[in-house]
Amino acid sequence: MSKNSTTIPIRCKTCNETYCVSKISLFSHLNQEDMKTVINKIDRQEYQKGDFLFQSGDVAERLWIVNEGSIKVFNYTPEGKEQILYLLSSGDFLGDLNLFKENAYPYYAAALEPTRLCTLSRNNFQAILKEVPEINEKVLAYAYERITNLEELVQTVTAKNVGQRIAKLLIHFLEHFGIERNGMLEITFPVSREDMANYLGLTRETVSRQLSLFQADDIIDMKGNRQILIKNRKALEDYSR
Amino acid sequence: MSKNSTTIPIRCKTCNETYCVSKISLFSHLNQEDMKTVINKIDRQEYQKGDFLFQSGDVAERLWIVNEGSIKVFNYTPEGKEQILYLLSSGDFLGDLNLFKENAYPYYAAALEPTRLCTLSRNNFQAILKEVPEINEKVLAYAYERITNLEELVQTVTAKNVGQRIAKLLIHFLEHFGIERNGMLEITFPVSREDMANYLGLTRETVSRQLSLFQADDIIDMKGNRQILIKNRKALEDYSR
DNA sequence: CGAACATTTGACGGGCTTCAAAAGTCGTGG
DNA sequence: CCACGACTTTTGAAGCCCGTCAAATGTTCG
Repeated sequence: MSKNSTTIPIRCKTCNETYCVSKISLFSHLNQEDMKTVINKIDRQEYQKGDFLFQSGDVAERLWIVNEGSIKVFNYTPEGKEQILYLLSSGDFLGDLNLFKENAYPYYAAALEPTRLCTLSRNNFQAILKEVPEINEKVLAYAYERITNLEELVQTVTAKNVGQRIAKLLIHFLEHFGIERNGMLEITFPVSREDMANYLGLTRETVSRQLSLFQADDIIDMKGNRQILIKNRKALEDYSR
Repeated sequence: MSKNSTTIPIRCKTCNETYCVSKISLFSHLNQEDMKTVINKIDRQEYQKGDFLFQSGDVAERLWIVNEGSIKVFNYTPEGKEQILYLLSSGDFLGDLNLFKENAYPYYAAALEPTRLCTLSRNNFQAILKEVPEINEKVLAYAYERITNLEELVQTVTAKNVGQRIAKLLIHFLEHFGIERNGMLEITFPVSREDMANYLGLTRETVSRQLSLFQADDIIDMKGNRQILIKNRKALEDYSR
């Protein structure tokens, strides 16, 4: 849930193609020596779309680092609908705070697409914490960021109109998962209409209708089911206020 | 936002009647010596109902400890309605995480009733942190608790029915501010219908109507405007699911 | 006790959900 | 690479729940 700014080119033995550890801010300031220590303790896991990383009630035993792909963290409402709390993509991590206590996850986590994760066991994470106590500060900074995100989410889901809520969500996606391509902003996040609805406490149909309105107003352009181009960011921002 | 479990009888010079420092978990494990150090650095402030502690955009400069009374932390929606994020009462504190960064508050805080606060300046808080580094762990534990609360809030405000949302809120109040009196559970929190509505993203009228329904069903009993007896907790819990 | 304020209750309208069906998209296997 | 089936999205129509406006009632506190 937190991104790194400086990327250090160290190769990880278990996930050869990419450098999971250097991707996340938690470990970004480590020196070569410490980085290697961490890398040697990492396990690799791979999930297909829909696979669960863990379920609500499972004992928290690992730090999860998203290397490639994306993850949703959610709970079920009494009606059986998902309420998504976090959406994670490459470089985000999960489960760190749960390792400071002996406790169970209060939610589910599942892959949104084929996803590669690097994980650290509780013991290994704590061993690293002991060796490199500065990581504690990073954990706190990350907790602060997560609180800020949740505070924003509360204000998004209580927004009055659907237009407002969805505009806020699109801007959030833009800030976290947006890239520029051909002079256009594109959301590079494989999120379905239903995922959006489950994040905002709405239904697919309502999200679909509102996106159609945005498209009719030339504010966005939908390419297939999982790609959205932002054609008029300012109009979106006006909507969100 | 976090309560203390062990109360140490040390008298604070600035807020004579009560022992603000020993009330909060942040400082609860301090020895007599350290406790005195903290107490000597505390300032006292008093607010009337409606007074602002700070506004959104103000630079965060203090740790706020609620000694007596209660506080709401909120933002304004585009329509000018309050969206409440936190409700604090005696022993809760506020502003600690903001002192780890140089930043501005992203929300407003105001007193819900006549309220006494003990405060620590940024410098004094950091001086204490340096002297008693174990407090860092407490800050992290508190951050974790705050995250959990916000995650719950998201799931409460996205609940489908008003009945569900209000039942969840009442149970939350019961857990945080409830006492038993004459064999009945009583919410000892001076929260108005409008405050409840602003916490749940609803209107006063809707809250009022739902509470009347609960009263008709003998689930609660309203005594005046600011007191609620819970007559049938189980029924409330059934509603909330 | 009285004035200011908060809550309750009613009536109505609008926006979101629900249910249903059609259209579109995606991925797999041939 | 195409075809097919499964799945997702779109669109429509109807209904209900909550918000809004308004007025009456209740509560609080100087």
